[in-house]
Amino acid sequence: MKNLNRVHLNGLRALEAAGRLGTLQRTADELGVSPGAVSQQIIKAERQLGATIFERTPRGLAPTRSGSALLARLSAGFRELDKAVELASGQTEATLTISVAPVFASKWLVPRLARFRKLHPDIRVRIDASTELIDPDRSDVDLGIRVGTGNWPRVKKEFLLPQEVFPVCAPELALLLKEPADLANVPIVRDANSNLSWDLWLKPFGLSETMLAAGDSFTDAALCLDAAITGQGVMLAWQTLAFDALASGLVVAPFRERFHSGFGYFLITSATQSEPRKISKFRDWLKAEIAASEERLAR
Amino acid sequence: MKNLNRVHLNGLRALEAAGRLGTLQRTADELGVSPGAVSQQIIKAERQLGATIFERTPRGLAPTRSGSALLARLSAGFRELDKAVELASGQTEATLTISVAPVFASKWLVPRLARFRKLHPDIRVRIDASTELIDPDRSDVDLGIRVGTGNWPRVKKEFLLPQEVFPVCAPELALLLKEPADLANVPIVRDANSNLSWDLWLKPFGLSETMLAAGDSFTDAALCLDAAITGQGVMLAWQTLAFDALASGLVVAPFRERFHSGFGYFLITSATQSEPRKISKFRDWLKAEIAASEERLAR
DNA sequence: GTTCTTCATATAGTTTTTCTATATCGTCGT
DNA sequence: ACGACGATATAGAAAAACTATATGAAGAAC
Repeated sequence: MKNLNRVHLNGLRALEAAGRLGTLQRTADELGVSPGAVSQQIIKAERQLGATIFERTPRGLAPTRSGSALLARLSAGFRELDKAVELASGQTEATLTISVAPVFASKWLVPRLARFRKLHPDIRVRIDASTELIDPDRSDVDLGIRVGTGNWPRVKKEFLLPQEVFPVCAPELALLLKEPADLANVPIVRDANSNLSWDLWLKPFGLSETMLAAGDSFTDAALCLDAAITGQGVMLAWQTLAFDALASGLVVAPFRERFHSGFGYFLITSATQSEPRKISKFRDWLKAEIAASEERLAR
Repeated sequence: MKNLNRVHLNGLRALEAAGRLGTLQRTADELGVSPGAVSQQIIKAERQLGATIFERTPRGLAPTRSGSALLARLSAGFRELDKAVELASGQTEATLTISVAPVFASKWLVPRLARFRKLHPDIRVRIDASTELIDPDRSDVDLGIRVGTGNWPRVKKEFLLPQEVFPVCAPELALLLKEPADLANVPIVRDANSNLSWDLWLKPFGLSETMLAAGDSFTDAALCLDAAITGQGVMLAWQTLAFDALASGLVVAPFRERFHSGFGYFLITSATQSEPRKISKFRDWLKAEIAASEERLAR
């Protein structure tokens, strides 16, 4: 691209526009400057190119024979750039990029997105499923939903709901569970990567994780849930993970008690950038969905 | 193209180069500025776009997901511009555009151009055949060859040869012409648009145009010559027009006397622009060809 | 033919942008 | 821990671009 170093880009743009529009006045209008400025740009660009691109007629600028070839190519190039800018800025306005953990995305968010889409057809949602904590100031992500203690620097945090844990299992298995101590007699499926402990839920009943039987172990909470659904054991679940499975009866919660895991769901946005409409709309919708979920779960 | 008004072009170029090269240092090298300048350009462009194009990693700049789409388009656009500039300046270096009168072009210049081409294969010649006087500063014409008194403002003029007139006709007709007065007894073909008068040639012999017979008239000197070749009459010709026809024996000059028409051939170039190599090469060749023609004609 | 309008351009001064140079901070590899 | 590399902030300097005005040239209108 070294050829471009010899000619100033604004000059090329002036050439292109003047070739298309024919007079300095119209060119100046399109570029948003005075005609004199355009004249200077064109003259300078012609000098840098070492070629005369326009003949000056009493009615404006007429491309020379060899100038026409240049102008055609310049037009093609600038059209491409224009389209690039249009798409890029149009996209940032209309596309909401959300960073969420894969499990939350697949088990809770994605199944509900269709409703958001219906509510705001002009906003395109792009889900960036990853476990890394992202900085909305240093990526193209508009907002994140993360589980944790809320101890993240340099971002704006908004508490959504406390994570509460409770056992779930297939309905057949639930028949064996009259009281918490019965958990010792059924298989347990575990998420090997989870930082949640059964003690969180057992302690209030005076029980401990050591009494539980061994069982299958998975590297992902979603896989655990699938195992629980097929009756392979009881899992320690939480609201957003289990809600849809509970609602459709694939699993049941044999005990009503839910206990705080110590973590919470937070909405993460930029601490510095002003908030566009698409973000506030999503926040509103998200809170309403959470409230609706919680309400149904509490019944 | 109004989208381009919202983003400064140098910023887009910085984005494109950084996306391709990965670090500020390399980008700065390509653009010929300091890394700090590039950093500012990129940040500014991102703000104008309202989008984050790069994630800053410890190893440089990595395009975001949505940034990649933009960068791909920007690259395409700038490649096009780069090619445009390359071709335009390459062309001006390698293409010599010459403005000449159609008659001179067809009867003298074009038949000799093959030799110039052989001498300088790297220089492409483009002939712009027109009768209008061209200003090399206001068109893409590099040089002109014009007949006149040399009284043209704002251009550099270089005398090539005096225009000298003399009668030519088909060999059969020449048998009837022993002395100038015999011209009264043969048909005369005239160029209706010419500003040359038979008196120019007749006066020195004490003769006058009134004694000449009427004959066919044409709107173009080349057509007159064709008529003379086919024996339709005698025409008042000049060196560059008749040379090739004389050399091949299609016409003859029944009298050796040649008289100055008062006009001359001039090489016209820009008075202000510095002269590129292609022009000086053409001048050298042109003078040599003229000398060779004159020498053969004098024999 | 004269006047008017429509163009482009020259010039000078101002405003704006861009650039450099330096310092700082973060991350990685040794 | 230390050095290397990379991005950014900042302030001052340099360069570029812009405005406003005047000028000249060429058609168009009366």
